[in-house]
Amino acid sequence: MASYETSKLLGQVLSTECPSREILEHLTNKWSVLILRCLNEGVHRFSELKQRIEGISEKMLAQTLKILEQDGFILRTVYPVVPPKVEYQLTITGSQAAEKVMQLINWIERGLPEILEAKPKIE
Amino acid sequence: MASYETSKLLGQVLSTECPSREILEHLTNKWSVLILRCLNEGVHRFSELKQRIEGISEKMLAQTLKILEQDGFILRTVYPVVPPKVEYQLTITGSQAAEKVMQLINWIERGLPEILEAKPKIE
DNA sequence: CGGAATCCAAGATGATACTG
DNA sequence: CAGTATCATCTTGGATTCCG
Repeated sequence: MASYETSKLLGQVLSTECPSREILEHLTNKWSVLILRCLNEGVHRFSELKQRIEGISEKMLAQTLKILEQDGFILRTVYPVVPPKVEYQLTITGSQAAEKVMQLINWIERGLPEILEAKPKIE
Repeated sequence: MASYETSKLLGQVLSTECPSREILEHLTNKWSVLILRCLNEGVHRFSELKQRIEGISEKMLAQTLKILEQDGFILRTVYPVVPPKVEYQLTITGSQAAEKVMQLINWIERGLPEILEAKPKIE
């Protein structure tokens, strides 16, 4: 009954064909989650993000921001001043995504002792 | 006031030193999220996971399962039969983590049309 | 300041073949 | 069946340099 197109959408993230798979990978990307965490607190400049997210390089920051911008999760605002000033903030959908990501992050940060405790000792 | 050790824990995921950073990366890993999604539905065998998660290789499946097992999120049960039978299931903390991940996945799958709609056309 | 471009090392990933 | 081992590849990531 389901057409090929329909089945691709129903396949969801477990299907390589479904667009949701790519969205999920972008959002759960190593640096994306940390960027979403920062922007969830408010507007940030490029240099601010670089400072707050320990260990990120300019290249990966710029690259990841671009992907999230293309996905419509981040709004990039350029101010025509010298020196340049660029601000990043979450869009509506970006806020919704960040909210879900934050729940995972908060669970980890708050439950860290229990999580580390539950780790099997013998590896 | 805060000692070095304390500040590391307070630094949370934004700090490279905090253990939560690694936990977060393991959980938001490309294949981890899909594995968690499957196991959230119940116990699965190795071959079942391989079939359900389209595009995953045996190597990455085995490797990712091992990481999640070492983190205490997955329980691996080996049955001493021929041919071999191995089952994977979530632990308590694994279920909690999967729950958070599922909220993100469900949001993406359900809101996919709106998400794709919100994507900027000019790139 | 906020990148873009380039180069290169390192690690992640995939396909295949093999084993208990 | 459930992996492991090996090799080839492909992406990631970092350092550097340059520019508006």
